[in-house]
Amino acid sequence: MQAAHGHRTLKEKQRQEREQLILKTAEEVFIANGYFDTSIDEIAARVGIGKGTVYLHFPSKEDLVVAILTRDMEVFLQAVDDAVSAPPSLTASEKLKSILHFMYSGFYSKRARLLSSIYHSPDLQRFFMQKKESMRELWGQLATRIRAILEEGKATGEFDKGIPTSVMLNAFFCLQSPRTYEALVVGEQMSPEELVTHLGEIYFKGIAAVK
Amino acid sequence: MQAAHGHRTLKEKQRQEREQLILKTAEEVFIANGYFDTSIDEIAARVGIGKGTVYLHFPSKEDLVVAILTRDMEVFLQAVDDAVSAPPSLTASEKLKSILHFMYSGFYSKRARLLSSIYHSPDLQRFFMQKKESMRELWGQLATRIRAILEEGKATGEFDKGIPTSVMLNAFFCLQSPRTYEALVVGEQMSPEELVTHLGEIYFKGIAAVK
Amino acid sequence: MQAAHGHRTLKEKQRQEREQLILKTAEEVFIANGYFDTSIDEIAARVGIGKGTVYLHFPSKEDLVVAILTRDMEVFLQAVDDAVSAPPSLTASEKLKSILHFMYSGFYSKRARLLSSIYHSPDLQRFFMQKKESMRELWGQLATRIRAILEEGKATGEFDKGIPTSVMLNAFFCLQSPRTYEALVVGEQMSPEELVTHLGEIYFKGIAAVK
Amino acid sequence: MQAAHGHRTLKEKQRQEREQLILKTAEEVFIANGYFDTSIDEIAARVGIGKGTVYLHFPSKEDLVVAILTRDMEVFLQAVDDAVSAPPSLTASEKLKSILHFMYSGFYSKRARLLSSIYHSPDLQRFFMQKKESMRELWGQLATRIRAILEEGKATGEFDKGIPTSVMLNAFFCLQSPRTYEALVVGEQMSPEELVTHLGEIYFKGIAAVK
DNA sequence: AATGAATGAGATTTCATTCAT
DNA sequence: TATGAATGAAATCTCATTCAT
Repeated sequence: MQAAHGHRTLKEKQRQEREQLILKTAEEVFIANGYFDTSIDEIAARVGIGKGTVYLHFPSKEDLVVAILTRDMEVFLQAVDDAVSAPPSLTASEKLKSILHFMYSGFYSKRARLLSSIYHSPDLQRFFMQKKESMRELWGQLATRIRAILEEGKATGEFDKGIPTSVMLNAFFCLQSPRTYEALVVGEQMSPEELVTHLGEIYFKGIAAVK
Repeated sequence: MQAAHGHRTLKEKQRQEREQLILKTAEEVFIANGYFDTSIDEIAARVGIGKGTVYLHFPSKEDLVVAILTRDMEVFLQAVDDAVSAPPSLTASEKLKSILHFMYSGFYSKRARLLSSIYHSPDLQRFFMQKKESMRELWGQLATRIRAILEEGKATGEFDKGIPTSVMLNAFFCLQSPRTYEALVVGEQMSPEELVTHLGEIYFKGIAAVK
Repeated sequence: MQAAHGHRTLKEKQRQEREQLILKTAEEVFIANGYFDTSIDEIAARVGIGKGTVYLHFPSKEDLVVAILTRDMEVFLQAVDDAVSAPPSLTASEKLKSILHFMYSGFYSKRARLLSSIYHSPDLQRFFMQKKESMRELWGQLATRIRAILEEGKATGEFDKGIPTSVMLNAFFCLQSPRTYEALVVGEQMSPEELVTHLGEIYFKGIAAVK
Repeated sequence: MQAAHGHRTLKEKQRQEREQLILKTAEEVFIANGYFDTSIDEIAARVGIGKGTVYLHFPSKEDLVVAILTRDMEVFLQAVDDAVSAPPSLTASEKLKSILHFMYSGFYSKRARLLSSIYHSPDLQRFFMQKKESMRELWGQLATRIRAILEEGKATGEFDKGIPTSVMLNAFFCLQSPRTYEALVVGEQMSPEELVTHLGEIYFKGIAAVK
């Protein structure tokens, strides 16, 4: 019994490990080549498995990307939740800064680039948002949380009440353009910390309440 | 001879008119469906010409998009040049504001969406920037001019010297995300004027020199 | 004008000729290898054209077969109509005999084998009848006509009123089994005329009214 | 030793039981979905065993079908043998009628449909008959026995000597078209007994010697 | 012995591009 | 010059079969 269970657990563990490996590799390839220029064949080859094995884990190319995006989004959502539920002594700015910081240091540089790619690419937006209910939902949750922080900042007098929250929200998401990351961190060797500091400076000064 | 010449001129004129029509139509279709979901067939059908005729003007689908982008970029560049060469009485902020205004009202809403799409889509960036020398050049010129205005603003004490110009530059380009346009102007019915006002408020307050 | 028209006519003629060639070749290959073991690639290769060209004429493999079957069925239906609308001096038996004769001599041996294949193969019945409305309709028309002749024969006292018409109908279709053709004409070198004579003998004696 | 032997016997018995279960289930699935639309996966799932286990019993999908067909054919052959070796007081017609009756009531409705499917489907004929020596042999034996009865009938003056035995034979097999069964028993709710009566009426009147 | 994860050949289908008319 | 029929590379996805556990 125990053995059988242990066996099943081992298999399941291996299965999940492989699934994670596929997700990881696929993400890299998608980021490197873009969605349309990436073939399942290439992903399989890079993982070192057969084409059919990918389909054993993900029923279609679309589903594979959705799985990657969902995973990324959930991690990001968790970071946002952590920020939101931080001790109330944290100001709205500090919460947003911590989100931004999380995005650029570690998470962004490694795994969220595809996420941002999709967000900023009208091509792929059309492709996924319109098809996958689940993705729209997650985006919605994300936006709701950030929006709440922005409203909170307005209420406490930190942020400028004259600027619509939806504009602030969009501007916040724009700070995380993969293009910016590419140009400054990859291209000009700026450290993510420095980048996030400066972007934050612009953004938070920009939305600050006028005294 | 004269007749022949006149004939050739007429033909040439017709040719150019048709080329413009192809560019205009193609731009619309590319914006509506995205690059990968647009077929040459569809463009030709919409223009009302044969598929082969498109190839008579543009050697490939790629080149067609590059031509569209180039045209858009040249128009944009001209607007930037107008701002730059404005009477020196205009401050750097005022110059950038006028560029932003040009972008969103009229130009952006009509023709620059593809341009911005490409700028913000890693998929297409890779596709075009890496392949087409000419496009990199134009981007370079554009960046150089905006950068000059930003430096000028720093010199006159308008802008914060502590923020690297390259960060300011990227943030400026981010203001023009097609996603923002889509979400706020198309989605929430905000007027382009209002949007540009609020975005400008954030950006210019954000990069303003600290007093 | 005339020229243009002539031109279009020529093109159209060539197009139709090619389409017929595809139909003819495809029919042969389908009969030789069966539906599932025939690939579009093979058909194209046999016609001596590219794979895509087949799709230019028929949007899918399924549609290609439906086109073949429809054509065959229409020809067969015409033969049945000719028999039905024959001078009333012809008895019901004579009409059915002429249909049987048409089926086996000429038409059947060349083009109706796929038709009969489908009719007698449960695999393909399921595949096509359930999907293609148009095919069910044609079968229905065919059955209706034969049924009418059978009823007529019963009315005139030629055929046995004790046997349900639907049984007679099914038995009639069974006379045309491709298996029978294969076994006797191809296998045992019996002439189609001889075969049809003997089958008719069995069938018409079998359904004859008892005296 | 004895124990080991008993063990082996038990195992063997279980093995055979499972094999029969696979055959039975596979037959059902093949009849329901057709040969090409049935996957080994589905059969295994329905039996409740792993895919690999099916391959432990049958080296290929093809062999599995051949095993089913062979079993069906052997049962059928036995029925024919019983008819052939019946007391000589039975006329040839009576023997054939009993075969027909056996076919339609009980055997046919339950298990012989795949057999008939194959017989009447050129697709599958090609597939199996040409490949599997064993199947051709069994068909041959079957045909030989029926043929013998037909010849006997001719000799005793029951059947028409003018009709070639091979035509009679084919017509006899045609009586058992799955299409007929489908259309009349399944479709029109005719009882198998009624159907076989009417078909027999046609056939035996049809091949009867002319008086 | 039994399993089912892994495989990869092969099928259908799309569409940018070419070229004869 | 303008056309669109023809092409075929390449992509996604299926499933019979193998084999390590």
